[in-house]
Amino acid sequence: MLVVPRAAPASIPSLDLAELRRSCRSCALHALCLPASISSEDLTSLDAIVRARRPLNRGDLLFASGTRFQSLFVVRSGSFKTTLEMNSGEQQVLGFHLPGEILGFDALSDDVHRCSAEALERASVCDAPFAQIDEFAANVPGLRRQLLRIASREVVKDHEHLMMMGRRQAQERLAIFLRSLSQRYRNLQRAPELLELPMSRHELANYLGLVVETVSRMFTRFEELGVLRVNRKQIRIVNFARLDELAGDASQDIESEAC
Amino acid sequence: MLVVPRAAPASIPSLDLAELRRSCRSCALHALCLPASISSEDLTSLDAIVRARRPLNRGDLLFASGTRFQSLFVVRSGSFKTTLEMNSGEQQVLGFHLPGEILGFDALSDDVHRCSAEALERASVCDAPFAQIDEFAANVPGLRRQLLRIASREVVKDHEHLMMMGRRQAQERLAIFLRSLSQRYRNLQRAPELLELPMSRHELANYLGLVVETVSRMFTRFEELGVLRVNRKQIRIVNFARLDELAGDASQDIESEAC
DNA sequence: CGCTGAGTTGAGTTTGGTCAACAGTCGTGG
DNA sequence: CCACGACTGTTGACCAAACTCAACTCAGCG
Repeated sequence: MLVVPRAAPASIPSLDLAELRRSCRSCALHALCLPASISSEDLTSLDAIVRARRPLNRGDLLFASGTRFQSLFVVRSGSFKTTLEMNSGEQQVLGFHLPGEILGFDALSDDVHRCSAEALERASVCDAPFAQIDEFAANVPGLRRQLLRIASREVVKDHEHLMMMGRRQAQERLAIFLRSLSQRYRNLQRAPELLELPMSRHELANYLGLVVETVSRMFTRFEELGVLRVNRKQIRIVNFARLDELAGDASQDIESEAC
Repeated sequence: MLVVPRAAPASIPSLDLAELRRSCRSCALHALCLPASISSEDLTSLDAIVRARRPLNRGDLLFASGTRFQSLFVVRSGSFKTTLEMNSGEQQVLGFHLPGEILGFDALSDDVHRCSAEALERASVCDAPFAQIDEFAANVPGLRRQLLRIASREVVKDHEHLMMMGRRQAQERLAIFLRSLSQRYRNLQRAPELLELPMSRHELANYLGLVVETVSRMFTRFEELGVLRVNRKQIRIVNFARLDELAGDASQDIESEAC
């Protein structure tokens, strides 16, 4: 299985056009993305459809809630948050998205984006125009199945988020989140004990269904308990076993891949 | 648009085989289900694939978490809950499902059911073997698109659940739930002010991320406020405007279709 | 008719929210 | 380069919403 060969730096200093234009075939995220179950010839055709995009800066919107859906996006580098905005103006953070993850599936229901996606740091994506993907899917059973597989994974991921939000204590929530993020780092071949949180405390608190002060206190407590070393957004997990205990048995049999 | 012609009774007194065998074409839920965007000829072929199932009794499992995925199920009558079980034994209620809704999409990610579905009352479903659906989808663009549409709707529905779980007060949560359920009744051509809750207080509390006592107190409070008339599982909404206020502005532009 | 389980109500406790002060970091511009 | 201001994050004191525990009511059922 092909994955990113080394830890991606937190910020991409120079992402040149040649880098942007490399094909799906050579993309290091290859195995994590859409083409996962597609034959070699088909992959070449898919290459023609999927285009790299100019990088986004921190705070840039990849798409906004309410806008017309046209493409699915694959995160290539950096990270994103997806949020739901309510009439009152408050927003709910739905997830944080790392390289290899696909954004936009919620819009397939009626061709309108139902949430917004915002870059948390300098980031780049691949753009997969859905009309062409769909057309292509007619002839490629593997792609058809893969699209549903990814949509379904989205559902599974949300179910895990719901489980975390349902009657869990603050410290369990944070522990579950950190454990899950660590696992995703592992999947990306990044050091699982060294987390570089791309989101603010406020965004994290919102995702966890807590206020920022509570999250802050939990980080302090975890440090006192000898579970973490915390330096602003750099988190080092020093005791995985203890972190698992703090997360409770609030897990399913299989580790989550996304958050 | 064809939908159920009259309010379905809470319990089905006699569901004979003839009833069970009626085709998708004549199914009153027609417009709500899989075939929604499929041509007349194709619908006939789909009929050959989808089969009605023997009815389930309260407490019966339609499918269990961890078992092999084979079919999608369409609720014909009655209702279901889906739940996630964690290692500790506690469970999280993910949703309640009324006629016309499709169950099993979370299993498309790896062909294993990731949650369990249990009948809340006497209920019946249609069974759509996925292998055949998928094969069929190769030739019918409408079905292919529709499958993704439904999977996506599942995601949107979960996002609404997450929004409700994130930092909302107990009374807001219950109000949001009741309003959404009322809307779903309306979609089914049932009286939107007269709710027959098929779930126990315990199950409802779990879904809302609360304890049963809190839910009970909220029902009492809503009754005192003149918003509801509560008689065990019969709920009558007597003041929709006030219910909307209690739900806060915690809603999106479009009403939820599922829960 | 009593048993069981579901639901309600009350009293007391606790977790996490609110409000406020403070510290540290970053970016801007003199 | 440093000074300033804005912003993010941390900490403390206090408060309240929801949880826990317990008693009690009611409906359904053998």
